[in-house]
Amino acid sequence: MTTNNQANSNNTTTLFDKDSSSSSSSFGNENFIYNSNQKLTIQQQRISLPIYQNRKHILYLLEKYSTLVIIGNTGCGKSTQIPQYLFESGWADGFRTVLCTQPRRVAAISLAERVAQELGEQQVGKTVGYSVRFDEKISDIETRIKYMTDGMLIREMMLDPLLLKYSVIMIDEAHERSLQTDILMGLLKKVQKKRNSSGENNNNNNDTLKLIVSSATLNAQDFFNFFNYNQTNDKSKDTSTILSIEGRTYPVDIHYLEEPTSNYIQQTLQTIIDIHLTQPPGDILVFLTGQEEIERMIQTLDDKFELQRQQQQDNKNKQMMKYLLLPMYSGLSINKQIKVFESVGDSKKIRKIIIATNIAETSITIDGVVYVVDCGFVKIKSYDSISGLESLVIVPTSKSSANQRSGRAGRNRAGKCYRLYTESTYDTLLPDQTIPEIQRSNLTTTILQLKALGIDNILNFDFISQPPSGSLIRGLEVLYGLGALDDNGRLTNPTGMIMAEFPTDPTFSKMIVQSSSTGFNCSEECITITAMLNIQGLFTNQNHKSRKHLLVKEGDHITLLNIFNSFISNNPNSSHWCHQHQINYKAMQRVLQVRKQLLAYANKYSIKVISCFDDPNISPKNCSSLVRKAIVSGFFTNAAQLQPDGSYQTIREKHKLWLHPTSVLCLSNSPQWVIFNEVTITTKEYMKDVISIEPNWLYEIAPHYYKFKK
DNA sequence: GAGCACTGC
Repeated sequence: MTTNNQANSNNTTTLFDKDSSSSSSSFGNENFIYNSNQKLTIQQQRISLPIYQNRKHILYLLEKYSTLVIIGNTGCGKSTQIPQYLFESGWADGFRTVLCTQPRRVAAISLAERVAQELGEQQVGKTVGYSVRFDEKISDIETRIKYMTDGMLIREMMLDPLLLKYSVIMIDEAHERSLQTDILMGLLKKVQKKRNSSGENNNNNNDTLKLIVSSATLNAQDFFNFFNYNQTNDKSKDTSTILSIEGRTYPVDIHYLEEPTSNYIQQTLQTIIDIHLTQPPGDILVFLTGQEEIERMIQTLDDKFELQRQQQQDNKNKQMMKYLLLPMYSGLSINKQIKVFESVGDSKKIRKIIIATNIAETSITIDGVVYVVDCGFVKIKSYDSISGLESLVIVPTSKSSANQRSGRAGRNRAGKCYRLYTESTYDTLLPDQTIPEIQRSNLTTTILQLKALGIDNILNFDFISQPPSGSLIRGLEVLYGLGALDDNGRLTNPTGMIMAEFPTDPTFSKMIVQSSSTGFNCSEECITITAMLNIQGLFTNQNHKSRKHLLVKEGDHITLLNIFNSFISNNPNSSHWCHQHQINYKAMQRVLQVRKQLLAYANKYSIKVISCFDDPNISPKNCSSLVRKAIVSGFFTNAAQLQPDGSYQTIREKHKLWLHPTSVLCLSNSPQWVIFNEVTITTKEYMKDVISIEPNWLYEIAPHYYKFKK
């Protein structure tokens, strides 16, 4: 292995680190957070942060420039301190508010809690507040510093397009380039141009909007360019600038392979064993791409180490250090996730080996890690606008991602990172950045939101990274098919406008809107089905044996409806029934929450909530047909016909698909015609959540989409 | 008979 030394991005203080505090909040356990400064007062801690040296400079640059791009490492304190500096220096005077956006809910909540504490307030929701889905702690009069998810701010713009109550908006974690953050940057650029030009005209500085964009080193220039409106070569007319904040860092030694490997799993296995047998104490964090890889790796390691231990049993001088193998991925139950944060006693005697997905790259931070093993690959979403299908693919990581991973070594002391590829691969083959999400996503929802915000010409919108035109065109076509856009591409009233505000994909919102009308009469059922399909991890066992009496032959949607109704009639406050039927009780609680929100939206837009099952004049069989017809009205693009070989073919694109083995439709004869909720591509292309339909429903309900076939 | 990176409203 070759070695070079690279300064890493960490510092001694984790108390102010957003990532650490977010994990404390999400797991409700403060004890596992390491705080080397806990003897200092809050003021002393604030002053000891690296960013404090830049306080005056930040405030000066924000007076001079409209947009400030800040490069700051994890833990430098930017997310907690900058909003406070702005507050202290008058940016929140005169009923104005300083806003900081986050890509994730837990981060927004825990940052607000931390800053409220730093301001000496007993609770969040006074001077400092937050707003995320399902939860808001804001005082309309008192709140001056606000944390919010990107998605919530986009939503707020539908009510207040110029966001006049905000004087400064800090877009945090912009380097992650999430779909919502990218859209937000495009929208805020528009708002800033509008507010700042009218500010000049009226000579009223209170109307101007200042932006702070938090970035990693590698893409700061992109953000600078995007927000620099200076058309001349005169640098003094720039409207944006970049400031880099030095963090206190520990060095991380980067080790590369000398020869490329053809099997990164095997290489990962060997590297972990080598570290454990030859390196001094310190936890190991390993990055792999998915659940299955992780579970298999843990099994194999356990077997190998056990073998090693038996061989060494007789030799008292050569005994292997103890170890604890821990998986970490989002599908894991919270109880199992917590284990990676728990103390194992003396870290010199027992080594934690954590095998994780990308969740450990951004969403959670584990202290005590000294060694990082980076397999060099990542599983990401990919979108094919021709078939309209999203899938997950394994691709090489980017430089930016590799640096983030290595930065996870030695948060508390110097560390080592083992990259399982060669240095020349890093230099010449890895892209600087992961492709922004907006360029590999289905954009139907995004387009609908932009239309609702008055962006008529989507193709000309100022995206920081232009999405593929195929994705935009496909999205527009689907929205037209759903009746959300008219012949001129304008939002329809009221259908399109309601759909844009519903917190679901347009396919679901269309189904709900349609289901309340005469001839369907099943909006209650459709809202329940939407809530059930929007929650992950519903079943603790994919095998339906324990739920046999709840299955419905028309398909998965109706089965889900049946499960929900049985859950309600068997005391929704007791987990016993769920346990008995191998249903995740916590997931059902989330279903109730989503369902409640959907019912509130239905109420807001005067969508009648009616149930066909409550109507004595409609038989249960006809009821099932009504619900399935309502589903067709939202999901008609996802229609497929049975083929002689047992596969299915989508009707327009002729795409070959298979019934997923977990579908209840696999338990009986395959129906001729089906509608599916989604496709997952693994060993084959599978349809998940599928119902049987009558083909004439397609012509009846979506004639504009299927007219050519008749 | 297969097996779900991570978020968000």
